[in-house]
Amino acid sequence: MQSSAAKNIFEVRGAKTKAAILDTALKIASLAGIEGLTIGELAKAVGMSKSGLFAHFRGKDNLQLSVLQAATEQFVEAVMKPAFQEPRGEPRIRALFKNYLDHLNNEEALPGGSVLISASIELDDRPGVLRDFVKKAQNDLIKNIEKAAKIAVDEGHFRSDLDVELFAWTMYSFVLGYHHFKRMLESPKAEQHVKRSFKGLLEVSRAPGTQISKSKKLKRA
Amino acid sequence: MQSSAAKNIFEVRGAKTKAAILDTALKIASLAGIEGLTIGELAKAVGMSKSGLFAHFRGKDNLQLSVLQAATEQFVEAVMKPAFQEPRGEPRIRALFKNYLDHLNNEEALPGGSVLISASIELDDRPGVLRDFVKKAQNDLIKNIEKAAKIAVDEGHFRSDLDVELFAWTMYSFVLGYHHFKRMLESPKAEQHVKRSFKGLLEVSRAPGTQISKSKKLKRA
DNA sequence: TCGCAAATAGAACGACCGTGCTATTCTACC
DNA sequence: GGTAGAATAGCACGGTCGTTCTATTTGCGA
Repeated sequence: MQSSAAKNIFEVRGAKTKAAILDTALKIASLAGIEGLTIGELAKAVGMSKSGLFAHFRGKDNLQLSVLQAATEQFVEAVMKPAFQEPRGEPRIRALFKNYLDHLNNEEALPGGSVLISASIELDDRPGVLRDFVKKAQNDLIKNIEKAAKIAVDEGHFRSDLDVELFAWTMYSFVLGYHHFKRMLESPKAEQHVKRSFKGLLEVSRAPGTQISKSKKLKRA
Repeated sequence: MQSSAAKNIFEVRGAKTKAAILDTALKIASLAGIEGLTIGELAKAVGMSKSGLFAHFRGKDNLQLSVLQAATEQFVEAVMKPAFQEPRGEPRIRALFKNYLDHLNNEEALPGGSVLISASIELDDRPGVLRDFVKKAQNDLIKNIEKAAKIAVDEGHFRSDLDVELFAWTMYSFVLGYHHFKRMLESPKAEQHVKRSFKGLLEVSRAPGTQISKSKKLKRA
């Protein structure tokens, strides 16, 4: 047990700097992309030597993979987990959407936009471990949206004949559109557009005669 | 005049190889991204020396800009021009959408997806001439969609209170969603989703009591 | 046919890339 | 306090990047 404890202490020392490295790496990758992230630049940014930093990972592939894992974890913590603690049905869908937007608006954590979105475009023609990871992460996200939509159907909030796959696809397309319009086109109306579109999506998805107000008043009514 | 003709002949010789270079460069950029395009790789692909190829452009920036210009021109020729030869109103909107999808499905010209879409994500945090160009190209596209939607309103096809900006945003988001789902997620349902969503967008945009059938039968009815 | 200018090639440059090897520093335990 | 082992640094390597300079080849017009 003591040796195990000792080992943990060692691990803590390493893991701490490793976490700091990944934190900086996430921001750089957000700006420069996962392929634009270089070891030299990262080392300079965290104040280490290239070789010292390199030793934490067994190669660049591994560094990139770690960054993608960190980005996914960050996303799950900020968007998925809190949403799935909301009440089942439309409230949860709403939370999912709101958290996603807030996450994309978090300029401190993501100064250059979502690492996962840009990575999925950078990697879409480069087979390998990185691509596989991003693909799985995105698929998981979609599946979770579908799951939440299915629950909303079961709860009677959404139409029983709703195509949950189409719902998830549409919702994700709106998120992509927002990300794109905000970041590249710098359109000030991006947020207004995405919110109105999402509201419309909710309306056409609801079961007839059902409406769950934003302030959730109807829940107790 | 003769000297001018002679000059043109010289220009033709250079322009011919330059066009061949850009053709190959477009395909590479489609796969590797506009930042992933390197002069050495491109030179090897077209069978030239690095320096010989380099001489056609005054620097890498200029090469990249030329590639983006070529991509834009390709897009305008394949999507915009033919669509704006269609009848005003909903038929033109439909053509715009169809041409866009066909363009994205053109694996021969775009083996790795749209250069402009991936470039707009690669460049969204790198100020400069390249970013400015892509931003303008994207803005022009959006404005043209808005213009076409406005015409459809004037023609009485679309609701008079339609928010044409929101329409263009939604339509473009669907295109992004399709591109994303098809390329990264390799979802076989991507095309079905985008077509159904677009159909739904048309339905909520139409003037009450109006329907323009896909086969355009109603146009003469 | 010759000459001139455009087009292309060759070689070299400095910079940065990822990576390995070998010290050196640090730190928790005996 | 000494020591083992983890963490970090220093340095050098081969390779590729964009770029420049200097030949060489090419092809049209006089």
